[in-house]
Amino acid sequence: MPSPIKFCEIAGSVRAKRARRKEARPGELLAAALDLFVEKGFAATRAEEIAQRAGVSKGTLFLYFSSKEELFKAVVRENISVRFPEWRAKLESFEGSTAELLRTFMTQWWTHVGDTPVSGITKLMTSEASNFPELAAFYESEVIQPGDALIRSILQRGIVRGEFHPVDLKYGVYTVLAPMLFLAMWKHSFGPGKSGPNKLVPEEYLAVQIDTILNGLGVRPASPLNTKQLP
Amino acid sequence: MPSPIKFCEIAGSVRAKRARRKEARPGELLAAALDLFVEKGFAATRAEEIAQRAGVSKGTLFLYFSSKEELFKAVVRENISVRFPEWRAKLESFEGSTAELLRTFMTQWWTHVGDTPVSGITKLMTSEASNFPELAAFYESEVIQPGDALIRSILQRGIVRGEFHPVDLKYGVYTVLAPMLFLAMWKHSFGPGKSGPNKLVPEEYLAVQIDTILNGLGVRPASPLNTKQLP
Amino acid sequence: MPSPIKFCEIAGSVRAKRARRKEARPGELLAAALDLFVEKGFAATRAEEIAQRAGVSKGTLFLYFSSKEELFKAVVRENISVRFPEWRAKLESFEGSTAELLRTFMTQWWTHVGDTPVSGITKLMTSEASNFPELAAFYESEVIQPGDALIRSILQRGIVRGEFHPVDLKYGVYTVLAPMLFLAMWKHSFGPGKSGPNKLVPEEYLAVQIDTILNGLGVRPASPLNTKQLP
Amino acid sequence: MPSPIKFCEIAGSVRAKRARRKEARPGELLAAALDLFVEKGFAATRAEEIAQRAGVSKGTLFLYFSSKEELFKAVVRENISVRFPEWRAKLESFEGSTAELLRTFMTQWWTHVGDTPVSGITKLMTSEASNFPELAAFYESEVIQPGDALIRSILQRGIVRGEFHPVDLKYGVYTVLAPMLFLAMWKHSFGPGKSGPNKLVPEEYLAVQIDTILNGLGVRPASPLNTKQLP
DNA sequence: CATGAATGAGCTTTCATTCAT
DNA sequence: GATGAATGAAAGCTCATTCAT
Repeated sequence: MPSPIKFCEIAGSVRAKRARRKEARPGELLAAALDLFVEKGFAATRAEEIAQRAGVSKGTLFLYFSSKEELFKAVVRENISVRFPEWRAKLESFEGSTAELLRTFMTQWWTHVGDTPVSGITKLMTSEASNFPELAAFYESEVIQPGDALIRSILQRGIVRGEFHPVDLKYGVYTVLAPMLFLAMWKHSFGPGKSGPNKLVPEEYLAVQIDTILNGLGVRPASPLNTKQLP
Repeated sequence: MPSPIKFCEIAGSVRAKRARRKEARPGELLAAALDLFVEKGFAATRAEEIAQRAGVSKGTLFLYFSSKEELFKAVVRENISVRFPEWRAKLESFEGSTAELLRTFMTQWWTHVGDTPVSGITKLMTSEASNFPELAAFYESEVIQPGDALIRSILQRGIVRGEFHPVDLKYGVYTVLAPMLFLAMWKHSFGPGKSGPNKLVPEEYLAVQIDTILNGLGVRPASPLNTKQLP
Repeated sequence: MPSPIKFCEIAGSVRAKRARRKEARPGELLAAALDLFVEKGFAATRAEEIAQRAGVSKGTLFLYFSSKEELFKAVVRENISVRFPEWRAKLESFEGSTAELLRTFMTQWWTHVGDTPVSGITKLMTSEASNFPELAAFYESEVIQPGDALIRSILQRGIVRGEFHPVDLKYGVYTVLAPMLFLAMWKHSFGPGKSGPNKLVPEEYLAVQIDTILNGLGVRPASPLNTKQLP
Repeated sequence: MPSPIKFCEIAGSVRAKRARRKEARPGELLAAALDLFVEKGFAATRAEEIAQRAGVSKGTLFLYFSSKEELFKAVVRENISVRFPEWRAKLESFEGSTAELLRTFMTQWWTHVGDTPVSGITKLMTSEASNFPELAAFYESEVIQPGDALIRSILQRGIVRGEFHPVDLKYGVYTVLAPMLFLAMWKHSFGPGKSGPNKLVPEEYLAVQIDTILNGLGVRPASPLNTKQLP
C-alpha cells in the first residue's frame, strides 16, 4: 500500500511542474521579443508574432506583460539593467591600472553586449526614441544614466589616481560612449551589407579607439590610432 | 455685368497656374516628406500629412509616388550625393596644414550638415536601413563610400606630407566618422529631451574629438580630450 | 459647340453631387446607430454593424465620427437636444391654461418621443449610465437638465398664474417625469412581451397620470386616477 | 518530529472543510454575482471578478454555472419570489384603513427592497430584459404578475370598503408601481452622480407620491403633491 | 472536485491605397 | 491631372471559456 506521503509528494510535484512552466514563459517571451524587436523595430513588431515565436497564443503574452510597452521595458531590464550592478561591482573591486580597467570594460561590453542581439536594443532605442517618449524616458533612466555614471566612475578613478589628465568628464564620457554606440548602430544598419577589405572588424576598431582615448587621456600607449603600423 | 466666359477664363488661368505648379509638385512633396520623416520617423508619418504640408490632396501624392516606400526612397535619393563634388574640390585646393584641413572639414560638416535638417537623413537612413535593404545599398554606394573616400584622402594627405603618423586608414576613417554619426544620431533621438549640466554642446564636443584625433595622429594640440583644463 | 458655361456648370454639379452624398452620410449613420443602440444597447452594438446597416464600411464611420462615444453623443443631440429650443418656444408662446399646457406637453412627448425609437435612448442611458460615466455626464447636461428646466418652467407658470398650488418644484418635476420614464422603460423592457387585458395602453395610462398630477396640483379634473369610471 | 502522516491528515481535514464549503459554493457565487451585476451591469462584470469575490477560481465558477448567462439567470431566479407570500399575509391580516395599508406597503417596500441591494435586481432585469427574453418572461410571471396582483388587492380592498373611488384597477396599479420603479432605476443610474439642492430624497419623494395617489383615489390628505407648502 | 494557464474570437480604431467623379 | 470619400486589412488588447494537471 502506498504511503500517503506518496500522494502528497505527487500533489506537490504537479504543482511544481505547472509552476515551472509558468516561470519559463516570461523568459521564452522575452527571448522572442528581443529577437523580433531587434529584427523589425518596436513599432513594426506585432504582439501576436512575438507570442507565436514563443510558442504561445496572443492572449498568453498579455497574461505576463500588460502591454507591448511593458514587454519592451522587461526586455531592456532583463538584458541590460540587470548587468549594471555586476559591472559596478567589478569596477569597484578591480585592482589593475585604470587604463586596463577601461580596456577591459570596453572589450567586455563588446563580447557580452555589442556582439549579441542586445546591442540591437541600443540601435532600436536610438531610432525610435522620438516616437515613443515614454519608452525613451524609461531607457534614459534605466540605461543611459547608469551607463553614463559607470563610465564617469572609471574616468574619475583614473584622474584621482593620477593616471589620467583631469579632463572634463562630460565629454570624456561621450568620447568613450561614441565608439560603442557607433559599433552598435553600424552592426545593425550598414554593417551587414559590407564586406571586402574595408569591412570593419569590431575588435580591431575598438582596440584602436581604446588606444586613442587612452592617449588622449595622457596614457602613453605603444601605438596610437592603429594597432598595425604601416611599414 | 461680366460675361460668364470671363469666369471660365479665370478658370483657364487657374489651370495655367496649376500646370506651372505641376512641375514643382514632386519637389514640394519631397520637401514636405523630408521634414516629416526626419521629425517623426517613417512609420509614424502619415501620407495625408505629407500631402497636406505640400498643399495637395492625399490622392495626388499617390499620383507621383506609387507608395509611401517609394516616396521614402525618393526623399533619400534626392537629398544626398549633392555636396561631395564641392567638398572634394575644396579639399584639393586647400593650402593650409592637414590638421587645419581636418578641423575645417569636421567643423563645416557640423555647420552645413549636422546642424541642419539634412542630418535627419543620416539618422533616418541609419534607422531604417534594415527595413529598406535596397535603399541601404544605394546609400552605401552613394554616400558612405564617397564620404569614406573623402576622409581617407584627407588622412592620406596628412601622412604623405609627413604631418600625421602613418596610420591604418580603415580605422582612421571610422575614428573621424564616429563622432559625426554620433552627433547626428544624438541630435535626433535623446538629444532633444536632455538639458541641464550634462547637455551635450555639439561644437564643444566636436572640438574635443578633433583634438583627440589629431593628438592620436601625432599632431600635438594644446589640450587633449577637454577644452577646460581643471586647475 | 457647347458653351464653356456648360463645362463650368457640370463641374459645379459634380461637386454638388459629391457634397450631397457626403452630407447624407452622417444622417444615414445616425439613423442606423439609433436603431442598433436602442435594439442592443451601447456596449453590445458593434461599430461595424452600424456601418453595415448604413451601407458603408467600418472605416467610413470613423471618417464622420471620431469614436463610438462621439457617435452616440451625436445620436442624442440629433434626436433629443435639438428639440428643446422648439419645445421651449412652444411653451413660451402657449396661450391656454397651464393644465392644458402640461397635458399638451406630455401628450406630444409620447407622440414625438415616447412612441418612437428615440425613447430607447432614455432606457439605454438609464441602463448603461453607470458603465459609461462620460456618456452619463453628457446625457445629464444635454437632456436631463434641460428637461428638468422645461418641466419646472411649466409648473412655475401654473403657480405664478394661480392655477396650481405652490408645490415644491423639485418633487413636482419628478412627479411629471416618473410616468414618462416609466413608459419609456416599460416599452423597451417588459412591454413587448405583454398582451391581453392587462396590457398597458400608453395613451390611456398617460391620460390617467395627467389627471392625477393636475388633481394633485389643485386643478379639479372631471375624473381623477382613471378615465373610465366603473359603474 | 511530527509524522508526515499527520500532515496528510491535515490535508484530509482540509478536504472535509472543502466538502462542507462545496454546498455553499453556488450560494457564495450567486451572492458575489448579484453584487457585481448590480454594481456594474451584466456585460461589464467579469467572470473572474465574481469568482474572486466568492473566493474560488475562475474554473470553479464554470463548474457550477455553464455560462455567464446561466449565472445571471440563476441570480435573478434566486433573488425574487421570496417575499410575496409574507406580504400577502400581511395584507390580509392588516386591520387599519386602506390608505394606511398603501402607505405602509410603499414605505416598507422602500425600506426592505428599494433601499437595499435587492432593488438592483429590478434595475438589472429592466435593463437586460430585452437581451434575455426567456428570463424576462420568467420575471414577468414570477415578479411582475404577483406584484401587480398584490397592489390590485390593496386597491380593491379600498374600493370595496368604500375608502377609494372605484378606479380602473389596471392604471391604478401602474400609478402605484411607477414611482417605485422610478426610484429603483434612479438610485442605480443617475442618482449616485447627483448632489446639491436638486438631489432626490427618496423618502420625501415617496411621501409626496403617496399623498398624490391617495388624493387621486379620493382620500383627502393634508397636503397634496408636496410636503413643504410655500407661504 | 478545483485550479489557473492557455486560448482565440471579438472589439475599436488607424491609415495606406483606390477610384468615381 | 486632381480630388477626397471610401475602403478594409491590421493592430493592441480583453475576457468567457476550456482542459491538463
